[in-house]
Amino acid sequence: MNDLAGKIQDAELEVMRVLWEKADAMSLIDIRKILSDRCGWEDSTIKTLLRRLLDKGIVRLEKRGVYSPVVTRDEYIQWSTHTFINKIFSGSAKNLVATLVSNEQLDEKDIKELSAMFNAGEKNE
Amino acid sequence: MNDLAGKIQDAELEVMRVLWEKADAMSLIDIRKILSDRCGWEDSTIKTLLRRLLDKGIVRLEKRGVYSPVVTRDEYIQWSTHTFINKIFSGSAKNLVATLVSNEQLDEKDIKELSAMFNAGEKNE
DNA sequence: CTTAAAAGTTTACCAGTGTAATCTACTGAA
DNA sequence: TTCAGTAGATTACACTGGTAAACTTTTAAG
Repeated sequence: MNDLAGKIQDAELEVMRVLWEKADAMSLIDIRKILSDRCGWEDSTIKTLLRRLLDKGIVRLEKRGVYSPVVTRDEYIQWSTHTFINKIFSGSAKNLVATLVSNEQLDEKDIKELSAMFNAGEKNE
Repeated sequence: MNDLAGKIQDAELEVMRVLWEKADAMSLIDIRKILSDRCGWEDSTIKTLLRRLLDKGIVRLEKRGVYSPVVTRDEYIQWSTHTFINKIFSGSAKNLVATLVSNEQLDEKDIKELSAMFNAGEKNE
């Protein structure tokens, strides 16, 4: 799924979040329950969104009334991060992080923890 | 410009890139030259995009035929980074960076350099 | 077997976007 | 003063996305 089969739209993403929260396949009933509550959407809206996700191959119909994600949350995160960095930082993840640091979107505590990660990673060099 | 006055669209962003590349205000002539070359757009397309940017308050008409950005590149980068992190990482910049590290979107060299930044920042704690 | 409820399908409608043609208004040069 | 060439404004048109109604098919319960 290189272009994520045409991108997950904002409203569709809301549906995916629900599916991703559950490890298993989910019934329309449960999906509806959560989404009508969380987003105030009508039944038909939810069905439309699921249909679009099916069409894009992002979701699969396990059996009548039961859906499960084809694209995993991790895949999506990775893809969207990649896309974002390309668009805004010309593909340089480093520049992104440097920007975060100078804009203080990472606090002292974050930096400590990340430093630890970095140093851990550095050992196999 | 909290919501960046209704968001800069992809095609519009291409126009902004041109304006941002130059410190000064730019003439339509120069904008057109670059964009028709870079994107293969017709004259009218470029004028439409500039109009939309004007309407959104993202660009200003300095005088007849001369445009300059109202939103700076840095503002845009900051805003879009913020928006992205909210959408995908529930607002946690740290999680973003952690993901970059585990997905190896940062290489050893990047990490070294960033570590240095981090350590430099850590002194005033 | 019949039927109501749930699921799936078709159609709709508006705003926004990518892309552009055309028409109108200025303005500087002759 | 007039006119050609820019610049700006209006209109267009197809496609997508957010939101949903209405219609059709399937299925489980009685």
